[in-house]
Amino acid sequence: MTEASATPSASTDPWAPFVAAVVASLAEGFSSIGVPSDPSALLAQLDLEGGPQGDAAFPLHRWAGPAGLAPAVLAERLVATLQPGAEVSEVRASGAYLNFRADTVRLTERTLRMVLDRGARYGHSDGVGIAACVEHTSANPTGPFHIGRVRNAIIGDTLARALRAAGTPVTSQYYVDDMGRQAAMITWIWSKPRDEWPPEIRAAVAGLEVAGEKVDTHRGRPYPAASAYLKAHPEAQAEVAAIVLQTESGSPPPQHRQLSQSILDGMLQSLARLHIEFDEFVWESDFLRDGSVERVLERLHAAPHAVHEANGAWAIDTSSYGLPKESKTVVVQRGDGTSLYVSRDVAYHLSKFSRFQRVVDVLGQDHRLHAVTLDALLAEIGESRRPEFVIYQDITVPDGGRMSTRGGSAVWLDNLLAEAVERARREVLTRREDLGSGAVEHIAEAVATGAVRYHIVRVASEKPVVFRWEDALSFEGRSGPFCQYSYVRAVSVLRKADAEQPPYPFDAARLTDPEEADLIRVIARLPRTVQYAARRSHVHALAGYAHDLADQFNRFYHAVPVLRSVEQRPSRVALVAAVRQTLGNALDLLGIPLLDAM
RNA sequence: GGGCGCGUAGCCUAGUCUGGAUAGGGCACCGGGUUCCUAACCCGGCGGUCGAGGGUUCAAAUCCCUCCGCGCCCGCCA
Repeated sequence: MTEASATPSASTDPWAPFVAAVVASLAEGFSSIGVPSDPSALLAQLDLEGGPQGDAAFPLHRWAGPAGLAPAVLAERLVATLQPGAEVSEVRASGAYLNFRADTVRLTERTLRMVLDRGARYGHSDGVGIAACVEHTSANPTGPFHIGRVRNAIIGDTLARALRAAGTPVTSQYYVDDMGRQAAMITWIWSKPRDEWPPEIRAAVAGLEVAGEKVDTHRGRPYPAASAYLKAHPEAQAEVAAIVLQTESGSPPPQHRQLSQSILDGMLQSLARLHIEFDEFVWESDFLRDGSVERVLERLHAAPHAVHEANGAWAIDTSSYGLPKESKTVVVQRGDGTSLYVSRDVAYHLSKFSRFQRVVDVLGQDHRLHAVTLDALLAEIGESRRPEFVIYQDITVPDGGRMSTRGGSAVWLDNLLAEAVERARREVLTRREDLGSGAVEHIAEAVATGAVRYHIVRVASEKPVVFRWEDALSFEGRSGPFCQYSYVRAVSVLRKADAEQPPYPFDAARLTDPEEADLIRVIARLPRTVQYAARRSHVHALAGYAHDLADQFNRFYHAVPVLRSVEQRPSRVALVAAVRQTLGNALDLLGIPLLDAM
């Protein structure tokens, strides 16, 4: 039911002809007993969840009134007029419901053919002529990547993949903040020779530095101590403020951007292990340099609710935009003429609108008010377009504390991955004594990163996640490794099927065992799931799908012999090939590595 | 205090947009399964006042109201 309203297309969705046939048959049935019906309303009510009752269920309560009949009576009356056809093998009345069963041979024929023909494109749909931008991650380059922010990166990267598969060309963007106090603080500390560092800061890094350590680890280490030092030393704060001002005026200290870039490079190395990469990096200072911030400020000065404060600052009264009353006045320009983050963000969004029809921002819930403010400012300057916000809740630690970058007990992504790889390595070694160390490391890395990505993407973004090692690095049940393992099984069967080769000819009539029929039905669901995930930005649906498919394949695997069967063998091998392709495509959408052995 | 989000078995979670049949999974726990294609697996069992209360409806986890609990935000920070 949930995924039913995604637009089905017969060329990319194996379920589409069956759904169309059911709707047409219902329309005809209603018409034959003189009850008006609208196909889109019929489709909206159709429940495509599937189950023992059938592949599509249709509740009749809503039509009972217009028909002047009790629902169950209407069901009996309708079922008498409906004939099974090529797509629909069975129609049954059950209480107030009509249950439709798809013709398994027909569905199997179409699904396997589509999967084997389309290959890596199976699950993907044709474009609709819209270009999208997904901005995600955008963590300030002040130190190692923190696991609190990794949820943003995983949701954003998966959404970008899902949108691409759904036919929308996507540009992923990382917005790099080189304008604020945080970046200035990095420049402040690192542009000084080490012996000019305040003793407190020197003490904080003493003995911790290791030769060859990652640049983000190295450059980020003094940051917490520097932050604390600055709070207590106004004269040092003034130095940082001077750097902010230089940056604002377009002449930052020479090493400013290079420092940000080097830390960013280290952070990106960590993200790359999770197969998260970006199409573009957008530097905040660019919008100052090209004058677009100035133009935004001019438009804000002339905005309907602009307020010119006594000290020269400019603000916008946003009380008519539903903002909390304590924050109804948003300052957009300081008294000294410098800009603020929100104003620069308006300029950034105008630049996005000029290139993309769909603009998506992935934001932590702490940025919710910022999102509302941004909308209000866009309205104030007469811009009618708006970004879509995908808001996710924080990842917290078990004692309830928020995983803050400022905390001393921070958990870095690098630590998480190191621990994950170590656990995965132990797991591989207990199962496979025959492998060389290179193979072990390769598998451990893939299993570890798959486990981490899956664990974080599996939960709906609006739900909080409590971080526990034993859950995050689970390799069983609903996990990334479970899906990877199922994929490996399919690969393994195909490797041993010497007699059968692509394009894997098959006879759909030989694939009618219950486990085969069920498996086909899950395989056929990928395109619909991708559409749903992209349209609703519910990337966790892809994680659920990958598990469902792996799960059903395992049931099939245990119930039905493939290589040891005789007449069915070629067809079953083709089915396994379709599973490998479909599960592989689903894992690609999730950014989870594929393995051919575990 | 105000705004926003969340609340589903011991733990985690799907379903909530667009109300429909006995609320799907996973972990843990209990009982089975490997001379056979990788047991990171499979089969069976146990476990639910869908936070509480009211309302709307033929029908409510889903919509409306009130309340409770948890989280986040409410800077001339980003």
